[in-house]
Amino acid sequence: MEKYRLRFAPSPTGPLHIGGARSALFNYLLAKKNKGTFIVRMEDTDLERSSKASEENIKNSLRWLGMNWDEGIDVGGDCGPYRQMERLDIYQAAVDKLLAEGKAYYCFCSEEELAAEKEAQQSRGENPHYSGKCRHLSKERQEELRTQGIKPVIRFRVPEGEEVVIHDLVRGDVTFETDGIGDFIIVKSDGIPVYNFAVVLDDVTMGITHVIRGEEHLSNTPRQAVIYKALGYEMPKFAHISLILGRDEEGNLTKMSKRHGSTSVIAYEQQGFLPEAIVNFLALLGWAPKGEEELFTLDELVKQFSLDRVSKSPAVFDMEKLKWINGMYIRKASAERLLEYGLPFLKKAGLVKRNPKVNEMIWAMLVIDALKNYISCFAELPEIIKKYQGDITYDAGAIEEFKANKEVVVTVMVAMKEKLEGVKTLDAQIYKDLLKEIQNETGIKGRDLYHSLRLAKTGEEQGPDLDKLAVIMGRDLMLKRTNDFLEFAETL
RNA sequence: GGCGCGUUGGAGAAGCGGCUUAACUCACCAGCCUUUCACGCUGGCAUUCAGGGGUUCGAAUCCCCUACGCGUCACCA
Repeated sequence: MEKYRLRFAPSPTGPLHIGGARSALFNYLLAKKNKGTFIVRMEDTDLERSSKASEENIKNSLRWLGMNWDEGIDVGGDCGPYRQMERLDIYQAAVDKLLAEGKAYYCFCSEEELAAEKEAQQSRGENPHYSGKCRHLSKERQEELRTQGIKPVIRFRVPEGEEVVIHDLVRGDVTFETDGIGDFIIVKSDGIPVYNFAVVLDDVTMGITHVIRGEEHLSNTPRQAVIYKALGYEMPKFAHISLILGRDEEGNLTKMSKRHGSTSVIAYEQQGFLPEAIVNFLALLGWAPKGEEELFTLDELVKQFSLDRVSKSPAVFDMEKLKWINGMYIRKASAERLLEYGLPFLKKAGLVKRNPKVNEMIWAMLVIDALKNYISCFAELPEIIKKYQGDITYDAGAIEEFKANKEVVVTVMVAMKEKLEGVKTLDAQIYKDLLKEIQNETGIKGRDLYHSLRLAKTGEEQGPDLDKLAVIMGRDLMLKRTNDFLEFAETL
């Protein structure tokens, strides 16, 4: 059986974004599913935009998501180095070969010339591509131009009149005409190879068997295919996964970008999303599970994943769904983990001190436990807590209910006032006991008791259990609200 | 403009020629559960698959055309 080798090859020009993370995930899943190798390398040939910080960010995000790689950057392996800028000699050898065989040539055209050429072609209604002007420059002429200080680029000589068929694992056979592709640049004037060329050498020398990447690369594939052919290498299997779209304010769907909200993995981390939720959500972007279950851990995804359930049509980034998934994972998480993820948000909001004492930690734990069913990410925590600690307002619906049930509500609240005045502090157990007493003394129970209390104390129809809320609000605020309500009830 | 890809409900999305009177999930609505609500559970929610033609006994599924959307045509990846 063929040994699967897949890779994720980002360029370190910014933080890992959602689309990249999804590509990484699909490669990871297919590799793991087939007991293969998952490799991470860096495509850092764009000197202008590449940065060490970006590389670190990408690696951190991948690790945070749980996608650890078997080979590549930082971890090493037999096919290193794993940064393109450290592999220049590999590319050089291939360039020399192509040059020697006449499959590539130096081009001295200036930017201005090229732009003029392109414009002329467009005005004639032609498909703009390089004319091949420098294809047959003599050695002498080349030398002459060189001495003039012109630094040439190297172009690949694209064979004419050929058909390139890409056997794409998700899209089927896709055919391109080589005549639609101009002689493209494989080495820039500074001597650094360009992506389309370097990627081929990397995939070949690293023994990559499958390439899963975004659809935006589909039209690049024929370029790479002709290079594979010219060099006499076999192509890996390609799978182009659909774009991720976002909906803008007008409701139009376009490629996911900043205007649709956060696009980087770290932004979601900072908003208090759980890594397993992100992974789960990402997997659902363009891939569909077989059964009705949609919640999967990374390991479960490895078992479930298969390319034939990857969709051709674009995936839409549905924030509501992400929130739902995250909420589900928050509800499942252990108290320790909830505290670990939630505490930083409480600290940032000043709800808990920088170096909390034990009782503050307990408070935080209880608060998070009380609210975990009502949040979709941890960033929502402080807001909700402040809402319960702040001023209360009753909406029209609540007031209607009070009027309809005035006697019951007031009876309950009068009893509550007495009970609260009788205690110094409040916790869930004390609150429950108070409630029990009120129930016994007034004979009011069930919805009449619970619902009117909730409505009077929070102004809400639904929400966390009041005994848990007691911890957030505390005895004094509970009492104040009770008094306020009683005063307010007079006006009804 | 050339080339390439796509188009299924309020939303995401299955479906690959008959088993589809179109799964599943989110949202919404109703009921059950819980001494309240949420969670969970049960049920409801597209006679229809962008539009038009064709192939076939039979099409969301195959072919053609039209429309719309998106991607790509860089000394960026």
